[in-house]
Amino acid sequence: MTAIQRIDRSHSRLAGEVYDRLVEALVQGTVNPGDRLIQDRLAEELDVSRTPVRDALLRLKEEGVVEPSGRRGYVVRSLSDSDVRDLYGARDAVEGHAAAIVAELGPNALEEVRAALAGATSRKLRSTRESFEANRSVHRSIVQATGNSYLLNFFDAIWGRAISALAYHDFYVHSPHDAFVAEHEALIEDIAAGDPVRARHAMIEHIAWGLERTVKAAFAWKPDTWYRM
Amino acid sequence: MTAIQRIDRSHSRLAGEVYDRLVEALVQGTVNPGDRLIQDRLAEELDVSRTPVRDALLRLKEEGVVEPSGRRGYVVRSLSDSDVRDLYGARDAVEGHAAAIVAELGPNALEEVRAALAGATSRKLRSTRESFEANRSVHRSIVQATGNSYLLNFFDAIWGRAISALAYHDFYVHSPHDAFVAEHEALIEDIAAGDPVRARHAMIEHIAWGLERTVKAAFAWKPDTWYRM
DNA sequence: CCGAGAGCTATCGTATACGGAACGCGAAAC
DNA sequence: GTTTCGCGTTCCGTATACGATAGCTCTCGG
Repeated sequence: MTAIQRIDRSHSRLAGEVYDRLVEALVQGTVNPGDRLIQDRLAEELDVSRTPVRDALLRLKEEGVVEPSGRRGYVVRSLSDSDVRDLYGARDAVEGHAAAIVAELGPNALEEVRAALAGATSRKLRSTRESFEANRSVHRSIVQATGNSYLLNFFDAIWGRAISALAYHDFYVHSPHDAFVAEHEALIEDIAAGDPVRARHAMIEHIAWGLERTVKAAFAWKPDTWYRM
Repeated sequence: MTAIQRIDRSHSRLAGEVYDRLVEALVQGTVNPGDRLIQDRLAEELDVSRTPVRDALLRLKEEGVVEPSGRRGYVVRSLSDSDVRDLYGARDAVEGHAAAIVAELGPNALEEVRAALAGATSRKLRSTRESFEANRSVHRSIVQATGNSYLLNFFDAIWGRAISALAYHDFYVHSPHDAFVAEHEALIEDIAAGDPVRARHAMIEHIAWGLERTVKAAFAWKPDTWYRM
């Protein structure tokens, strides 16, 4: 847990910098679920005072990534079965509704989404990480197309939370490049048809398929955390 | 802005206490959109140090209730037209999906909801505030019935945000007691039918109706902030 | 009379200091 | 051998101190 990147003091918001470092460490697996995060220790390691560290931890707590553990520091939460189920249920709600709204907005609204898909897949998706980020950016563009900042916030909350526990801890299996493109093009077509009910349904199917194909497969390795639909 | 309640020092989390006081002040209209919140000033007024005040403000910022204004303190955000539209769009997503899920869970899941409705309307709803809280508690119980903690978080985020700006600033017009009960019983019936599509539709209609009936009517007094669908 | 620049003030973010509570461990009692 | 009680350590929340900077004001030159 020593390999956390040092802080760039030139930034104006030290607390934000600490937050970024912690998320990065979560993402790279330098810090894992169950780990204790001690303010003093982190402060020394990052060579800042406890104040910005505290701010960052408070923010992570707000986001549900860590939780206070009595007087023994903050602990990185791990995703339980029910967390995964809830997370995907929340995705259905947010992204399903976004799809329905975008369908009603007409074809122009999908321009950005198509651009996002093109951008995300302009190069081959080689690593799990690239695949995850591409997926996130396409889905995010759909929510963004609604123009609803609350929905976008919720989307980010879900994906920010998921990233720390699912994405880079071997829970995420990426599709072949062509399959990725095809699946998302099909989704976009369903939305483009202009029928909100069909769009929502397509999105929820798409999400369920991803859950089945990636997360569930990953959880199969660890029977005690198997995800049950 | 002087009438903020003093702090009860017996609590262990002073920051949470400060947060509660601020929300209370927002709710009661002691603090209004556009007001500046100065850490030093609040600290002195509440007779605590700046640290817990800072924590509370950071949390409110995270929730989108206040925003930093350069070096001139935090400012309470006001809801623009588009905020209201987004807020209600987010309600559709969260509560509509909750209704669909609950419909699929079968009749037992609605027990708590019926209890919430009965509890909320056991006495006459006289004030705007009582009416608002009753409405919130019924709707919240529906989301709670899904058992999805993320959806519930989102619900609270929406209603916590809304409360500060809509509920008690004359934007909320309450229904007569009997109408309130009848409307919500009808909603529950639609969910109880067990068809997720119908349940979602009923919920979204119910929300739209509330928007029309209460918020829109209120906004009509202030042409410059009129809400456009 | 008005605009630009300097200096001042307000206010924040960060650093440091302090006191107290939870947890763990060891000793004592049963 | 086991359980309970007390003490020390750890770690946090809160208080206070310090330095930086954005925005305001005031002045001076055009």
